[in-house]
Amino acid sequence: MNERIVDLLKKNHLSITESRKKILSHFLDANGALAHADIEHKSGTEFDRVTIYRTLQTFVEKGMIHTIPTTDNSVRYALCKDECSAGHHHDDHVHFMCDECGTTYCLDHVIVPQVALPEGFKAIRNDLVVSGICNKCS
Amino acid sequence: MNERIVDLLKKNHLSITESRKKILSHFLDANGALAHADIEHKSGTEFDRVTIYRTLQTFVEKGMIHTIPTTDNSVRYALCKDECSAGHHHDDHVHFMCDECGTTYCLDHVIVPQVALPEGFKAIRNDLVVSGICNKCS
DNA sequence: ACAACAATGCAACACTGTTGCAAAATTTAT
DNA sequence: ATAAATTTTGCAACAGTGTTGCATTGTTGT
Repeated sequence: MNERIVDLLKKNHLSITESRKKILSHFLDANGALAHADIEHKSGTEFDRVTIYRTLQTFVEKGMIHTIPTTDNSVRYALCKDECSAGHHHDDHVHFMCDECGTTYCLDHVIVPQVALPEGFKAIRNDLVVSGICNKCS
Repeated sequence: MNERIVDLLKKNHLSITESRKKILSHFLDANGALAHADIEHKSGTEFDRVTIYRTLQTFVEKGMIHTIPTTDNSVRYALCKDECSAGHHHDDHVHFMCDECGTTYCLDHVIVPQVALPEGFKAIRNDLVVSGICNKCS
């Protein structure tokens, strides 16, 4: 497990530090997406708030995680699957937010259908956020 | 114009106040979605920040405006078209964010195709956020 | 015009996110 | 293995965002 984490960091030319290993492991453990606050709670006082912010920023820049659009004002992050991190990043994402438990799932294998836009609009990225009841709450 | 605003407020059983009329007119004037900060800048020091927050909250509760999910952490609001405010609110929204000018458009007439979800997931609401270049920037 | 009610402004607060800089840890080269 | 170079971290300070309680003001219905 620790192997995989170190490999991921090395692959992205990042120094191997305690905070990065721990934060990355939180993402691997979580079945859903995480907000900054979630990581802060999971980590306790182990790391500074700023470190978490900077680590998340770094991970996003390296394409290891991505942000998820939400209807409320919370910013959530989810691990990118291999297709993302391999540079061959696809620009379509489907996410599912459970109204009951609040968990956010990253549905990588669901395909976003292209929609017809008005004249002059050029689509580059499609983010579909589906809300409802997840498989654990139904 | 003022007629229409007063009617809208009356229809939703809200008191007719200066702040509500002004904020509502900002939405009618704007071709795109507005963030709280936009309204604050447009209004200057005319109203208190808190009043704007509470007014937006009220409008959302009454179904006059709706929030738009964004990839960054900004919360934006857009006017609901007649279908929304008439109570017969449809739960699918398509929004377009221009990477160039940042304007957010509410594309009410674009239909969101239903996607196939994994077993046990029940979709209630679909929010599609398309990013790219808008008709003014292309 | 008046009473009942609703909305506003103010102050205070908690949370979120960013920046600069010195100290500590990691990596690279010797 | 050790030292230099680089990167990352923690701290402090700050700006922005959003919420709540309460007294004051404005709006509504009679």
